[in-house]
Amino acid sequence: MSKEITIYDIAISLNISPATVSRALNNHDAISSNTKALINAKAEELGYRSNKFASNLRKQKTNTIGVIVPRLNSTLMSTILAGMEKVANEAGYNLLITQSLESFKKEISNVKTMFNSRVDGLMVSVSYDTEGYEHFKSFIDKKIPLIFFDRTLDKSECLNIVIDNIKGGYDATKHLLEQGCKNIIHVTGNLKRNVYADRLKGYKQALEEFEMPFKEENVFVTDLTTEAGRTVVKAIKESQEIIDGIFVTNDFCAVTCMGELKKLGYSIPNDIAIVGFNNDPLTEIITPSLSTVYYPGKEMGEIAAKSMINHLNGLMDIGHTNYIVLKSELIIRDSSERKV
Amino acid sequence: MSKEITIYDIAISLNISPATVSRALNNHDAISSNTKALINAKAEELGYRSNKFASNLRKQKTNTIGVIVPRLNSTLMSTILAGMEKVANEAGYNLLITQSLESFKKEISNVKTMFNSRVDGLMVSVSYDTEGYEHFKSFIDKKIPLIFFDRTLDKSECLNIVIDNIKGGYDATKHLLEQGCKNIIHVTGNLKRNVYADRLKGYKQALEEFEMPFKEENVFVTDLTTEAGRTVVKAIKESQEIIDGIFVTNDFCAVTCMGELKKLGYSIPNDIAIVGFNNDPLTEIITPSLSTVYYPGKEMGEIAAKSMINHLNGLMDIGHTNYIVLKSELIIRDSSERKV
DNA sequence: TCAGCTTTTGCAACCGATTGCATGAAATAA
DNA sequence: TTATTTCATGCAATCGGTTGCAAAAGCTGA
Repeated sequence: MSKEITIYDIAISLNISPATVSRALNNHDAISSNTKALINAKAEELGYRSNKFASNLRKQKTNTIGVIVPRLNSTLMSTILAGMEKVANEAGYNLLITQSLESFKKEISNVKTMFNSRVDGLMVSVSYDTEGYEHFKSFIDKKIPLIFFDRTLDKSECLNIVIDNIKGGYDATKHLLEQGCKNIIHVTGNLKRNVYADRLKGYKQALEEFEMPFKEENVFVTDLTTEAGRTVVKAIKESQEIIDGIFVTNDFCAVTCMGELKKLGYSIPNDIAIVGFNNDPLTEIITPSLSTVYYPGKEMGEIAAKSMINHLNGLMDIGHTNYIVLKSELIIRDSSERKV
Repeated sequence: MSKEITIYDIAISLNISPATVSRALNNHDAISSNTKALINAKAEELGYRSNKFASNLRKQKTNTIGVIVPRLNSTLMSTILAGMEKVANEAGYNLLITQSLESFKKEISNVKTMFNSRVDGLMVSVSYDTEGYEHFKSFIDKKIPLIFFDRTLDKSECLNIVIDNIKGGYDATKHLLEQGCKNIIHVTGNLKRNVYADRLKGYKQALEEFEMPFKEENVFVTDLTTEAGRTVVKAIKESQEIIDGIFVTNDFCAVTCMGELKKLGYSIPNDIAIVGFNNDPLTEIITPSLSTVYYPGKEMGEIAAKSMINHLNGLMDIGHTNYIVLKSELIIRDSSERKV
């Protein structure tokens, strides 16, 4: 390992003090432009790179933002992350990313890691079975900014960045009702999570508005995997009732259902109309194309990161904002639109 | 912000030296277990957290591994990242992730950032139009371990973790030929990249083995987007020749092609058989299900991270290994299998 | 009791950049 | 020419752990 160049090396070779070098490299006002030019040239010549640890240690700031997501490999999450990374990178911040793999326990450990890594701020989408936000106490106590996105926590006093999930559920269900569906099932995830609970609320609202009965047995709480889709379709087949509409809270699972139904000879959308959620790119390329609720993942990531960075730079105080709600809307495609 | 507890606070409150505290917290041999217990209890009591910067500064090590990927939001990449994160996290390492967004320029800037962040090692899958590896010189000069995965660079003397792309292309094409295809087109990406160039080689090999002519105009170099799929299908429709097989080097694009072809009334696999690449989960849920080449993304991520960490811990020297080739194999599904 | 050895602990320098305060130099005003 | 500002730079302490070396403490056997 060749020797690292420090500001001291530059200082010695120019016969000036390290303090001046430090100031020059940080473009400090008090240094004359001549000296700055001289120092910058020397730094370049010697191949100097600043030591972030020394700097962080002294400044008590890391220029790093932590992110905890349930999983990295979901279309929605990776899209959100892509948005965050873009903004953070442009602002000179780094992202430290971990995944909870939907485990509360792992999430707790991730939060600890983030705390010990002294991230300047933390952005979280909570795991499937997270309970309370006791484990974020260390961040709150130290007033380290904390933002929740997508999956948030009920009584959290932090900034939450979400879409209007109630409206999403309402729009999807209303649309199915307008297409003439009389018996709509809803396939969803763990109702502890706001996203799923709210979409269910919207589903109920729409039913109520159309004076349709809400039936407990029409709600399928699943893990939204391929397997879940199969199970649901089996239940549909074996049901006494005729089911003519499905609102699935996740596109991937919706597509699975659709595939299984087609195999069984159901015609879509005429026998059963389907609406998914998220606007995963795959919804457009399958046949029939899947109606879904657009989810602004990239924007969500960008706004979360932007808010965090503005807060860190003192341009904005996220302490005063509780919710930022992004626009999302129903996209009607072939899987649900019944031609007259 | 409440005051941070340091080892000095612990030292003072126990009336011992900071050196002993430091050693105890690091479970150093030279400290008696009594003292260790005492110190650990006190640390817990005071709510001590170690300051990584001070530690990094002194140890000249960051416990952080950098990762540069073309994009975060692709199924394959996010799967690889998920594998990396899992291994790194378990070994106490953090991941600093950035994306080049397929731009060589951004990749160069990302490499610089990683260098300045003093990551202990760097893992890279290069962008679409990366040329040479001049920009990694800083890492090589400083002997900071560098691993390439998936998309690698030709003359790189670093460890490369790949699948056998030639075999993948060969298997896919051979399978189509065995199904009776007489005129197979190949839809691929930028041939500068090993993954695409090698799959093309495999495609050619298979044709040769079956004594079929290789036609330049049957190779479509695209950006593998939805749009590309549409363009290809348009070309098929307008072609003088009858095309009866397609090997697409990416599942997503393959599915697009399939959808477009179905719209035009082609029967799949009988009129045109299709094989994709990567084994994206969506290949299983569409109809017909898409034949594809399995790509061990999670394993690739895990092995890359494992190799890096073993190297960093001195358990292994990646300097001696040039390639690690992971198993991948053709998965035959409905989009290509013609029943007899 | 004491030499000789092992185990435990402490001293103090160090990692590299930052910054409040002081100082010297140059510019301006008197 | 001298007093007063302004501008540019340097001094030295600081951030919080880590670690080579030395010293102290504890233990063994004679």
